[in-house]
Amino acid sequence: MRERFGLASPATRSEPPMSSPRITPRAQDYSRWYQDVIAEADLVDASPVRGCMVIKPHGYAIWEAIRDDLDARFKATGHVNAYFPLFIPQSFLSKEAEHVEGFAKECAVVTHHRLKATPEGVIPDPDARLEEPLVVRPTSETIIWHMYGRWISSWRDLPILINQWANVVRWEMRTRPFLRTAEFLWQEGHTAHASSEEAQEETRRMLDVYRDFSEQILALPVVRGVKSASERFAGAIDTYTIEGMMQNGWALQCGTSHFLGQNFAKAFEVTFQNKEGQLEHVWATSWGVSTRLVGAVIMAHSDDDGLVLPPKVAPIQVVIVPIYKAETRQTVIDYCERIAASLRPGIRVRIDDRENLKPGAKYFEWERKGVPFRLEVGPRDVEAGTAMVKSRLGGDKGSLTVDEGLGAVVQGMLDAFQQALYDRALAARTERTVEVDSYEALKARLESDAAWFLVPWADDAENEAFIKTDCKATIRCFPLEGQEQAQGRTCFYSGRPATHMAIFARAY
RNA sequence: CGGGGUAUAGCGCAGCCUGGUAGCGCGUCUGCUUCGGGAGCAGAAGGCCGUAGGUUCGAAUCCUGCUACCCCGACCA
Repeated sequence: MRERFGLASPATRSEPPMSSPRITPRAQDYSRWYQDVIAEADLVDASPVRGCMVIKPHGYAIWEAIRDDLDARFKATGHVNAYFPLFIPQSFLSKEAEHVEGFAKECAVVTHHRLKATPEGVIPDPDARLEEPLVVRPTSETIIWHMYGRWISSWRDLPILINQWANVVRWEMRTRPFLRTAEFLWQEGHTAHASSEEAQEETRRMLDVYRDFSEQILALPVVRGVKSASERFAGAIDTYTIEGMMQNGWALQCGTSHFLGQNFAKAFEVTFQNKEGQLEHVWATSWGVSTRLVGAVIMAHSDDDGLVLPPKVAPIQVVIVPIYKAETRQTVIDYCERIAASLRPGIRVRIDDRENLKPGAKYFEWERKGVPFRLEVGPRDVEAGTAMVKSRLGGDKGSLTVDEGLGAVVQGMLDAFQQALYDRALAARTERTVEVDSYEALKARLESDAAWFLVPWADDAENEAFIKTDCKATIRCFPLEGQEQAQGRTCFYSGRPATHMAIFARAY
């Protein structure tokens, strides 16, 4: 029986490939590869509740690295953290028409506040039904704008630049670890402004924060763009996105930033008195990234031997594996401790001194877990003042001199590793981003090999919907850069004058 | 919600057709020997065979109901 998420150990599957008997090769079955990589790296475990996942320490540490870096970026751009409640009065969800439409189908609802013991086990106590049911937040716009209504009365109260780190629940039909789960962790920024211009500026600013973060920290090149009407956030005027390409050529929405106009201010009657003394509705933005980013990192960089992590989010950047016999053990371990001490605190290093595993087994384990560099240290190294080093990206083992310069050398290697991942991902994306001049050409290419299609497009929701049904490709975005190329061209699908340059792709 | 499948040890599976003491691999535990690329030997622990009923002297095995999960389709950060 395959467990939820298919995370059962694949160790004893038939037809073991040569490289790693535990991980299905990408070329054979990409989706299974993804699940195998996660299982072998020990990132998550199945939950007894369908569609939820337990994030284990090695997986959670990746999220913590993401969170800590982003949090610093939010603070640096003037934002502060706050926390709003998990439960939202049911009536709040119905205040903004499009918002209701977008989320109603996937909300978990709390109806009772007490259990009652019966012979068959506990049941919700019929006498403890809530006056008004509570919705478990699928996102927090409604409760936040309810509160902002109480906090805002004057232009002097603006802007409000609040972010919150929280969990949200969306009762999805189909789930995949990290990429789509019923409950996930994220941050949601919610800002309130005195003018449309200022709010739009904020929307774009945070999109750029995400772009820079993604490229610098996740080593993942992304395209910034605007969503088409059908892919827009429910309740937004404009939804901006950063889209990343995964190794199978599919797109993954990695972050979104919404210009909400005055929609929520009107729904929750949030007004302020401007400098001229007139009453005006407040302008809003919201923006978020989630634990999906962990999935993005996994899919973008890992290989058939398991997880590959950018050093900046790797829970362990360097693992030291001591090699010894009984009589040399203490000497070798002491030497390893000295090396580790010289790398800390700038570098996240761990000594694997478990005695029940041979060095080779440790090598394979840390490779599966995505540690960028491994140092192998045996008696000969102690003698020579050296350490063998092996990169997770492959290549021969090298020898490092253990002296006061070691920290700088290793840091340089980590930086180069980070850059190499980015370069590799960018090259792959460039190679698989193609321009086609007809819908037939798009379909033909999709059947052989997924890619991103940059095409001139005459905006039309019906045509967009047909294409989605017909070949599963959707408009990922209208890229911010290069829109002028649409001028004077005709739509690749309808032949009408193009209104946008669009990127079509299959997406998660 | 429609179609197809599965349910036996922590995990992966065999046993079921042809009813008769529940097995294998991995993992786990103990001990000894190992240790520069996935260790070897010896011993051990661990299962109401998803659940409720039926047939039978006897059910993991045959029959019926239920439940859960997986895959394929309709929704989505």
